[in-house]
Amino acid sequence: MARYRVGLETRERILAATRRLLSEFGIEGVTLKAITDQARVGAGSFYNLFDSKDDAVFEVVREAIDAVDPDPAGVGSDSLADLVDAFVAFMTGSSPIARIYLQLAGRGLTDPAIAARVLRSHRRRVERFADAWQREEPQLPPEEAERRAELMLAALTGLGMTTLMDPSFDMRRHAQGLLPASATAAR
Amino acid sequence: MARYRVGLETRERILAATRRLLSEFGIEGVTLKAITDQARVGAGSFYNLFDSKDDAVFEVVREAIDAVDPDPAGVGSDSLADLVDAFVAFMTGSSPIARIYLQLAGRGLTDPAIAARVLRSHRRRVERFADAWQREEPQLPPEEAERRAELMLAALTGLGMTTLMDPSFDMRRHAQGLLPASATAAR
DNA sequence: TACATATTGGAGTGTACGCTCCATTTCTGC
DNA sequence: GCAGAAATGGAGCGTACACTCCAATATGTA
Repeated sequence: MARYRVGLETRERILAATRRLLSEFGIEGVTLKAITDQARVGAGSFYNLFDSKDDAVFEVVREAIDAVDPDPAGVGSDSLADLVDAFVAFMTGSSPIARIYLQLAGRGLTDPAIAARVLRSHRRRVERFADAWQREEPQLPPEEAERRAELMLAALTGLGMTTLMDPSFDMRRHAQGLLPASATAAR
Repeated sequence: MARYRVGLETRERILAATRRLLSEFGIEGVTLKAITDQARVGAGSFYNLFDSKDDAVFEVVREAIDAVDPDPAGVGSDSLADLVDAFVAFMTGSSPIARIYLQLAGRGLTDPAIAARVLRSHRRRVERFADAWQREEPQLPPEEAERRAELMLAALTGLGMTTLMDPSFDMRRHAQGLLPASATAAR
């Protein structure tokens, strides 16, 4: 839709505003007026660039889901500790995306379309954690590795929720407790 | 507000409708019209019994938060396995309350008032899990017991989210993996 | 039975929302 | 520099929402 440079810039301003509102006030805090005020743009400009309000929201939401896996193409050379670190950094970092991701998971409880997307990215992540477990303990049966990966991610998600609600919560310390003794010792 | 029998019954019908809508369609699925249609009640009757729509919603929400702890008065004689079982049963049971509880946690990410409530009930639950760990392994330092309790609850919360999004997910089996070998063997 | 008060449904109100329309301005390739 | 297309702001539209108002009716009490 956008063909000229100014249009593309405006598009970015709108997405930035949507990102900010989404993380700070949640899905119901994102109104068209809020977006256009924040982006300093008229409604007409918005609809020149997006088909609907949800169009912009979904774009940000897609970002959020993908961002949990910082290296989707990675063939999987990361260690367990690296993966845990990356997850913790994502949750405790200043990016609004983490908040959006967890809110989204909550929304997935009632919206099947969102649930499907969230689950798909979840599965991918479980795979990567399972691979890392295998590398950590090569004698582990694949099934057991996957079981542990699932538990680890569940715990990280739960810790993430706590840390976003309670800024004084030390997620990194707690997350270290998820690593096997071998990985912890190696740090 | 309700003084006569019929009024109290209507109140219950309204709360049941709110509960159902909340769990099935999420917070944004709860409109006044939806509630009054579902409860087969006019708007006037609703406002005769509740101060606002949110009044009814919060009542249900309070239920949901409390329901995670089935025995709040329990001095803590439950075993770890019992507590895990109770949590799993709560999540996988047919009650809409579990869905509401997790949606609520998601909402807590942007609403400080809700975050405070959720965190408070979370802390209570961590205490109970920590006590159970102490009973399971009496030589455990209290700090370590609390650390493990926190991780366990985080994992249960994460598994709960997955299981609510993916009905084919076997939460019970995964949750068993959280128990120490001693508790598992004793089952 | 008679009275006071609680309960009822639903038409009506004000407001906030997503979105359209369009006259005006800005941009870019030639 | 010009022409044609893109970008812009904001007034205005239709709709859905939470909530009010009130006349009619049901309920409990003495």
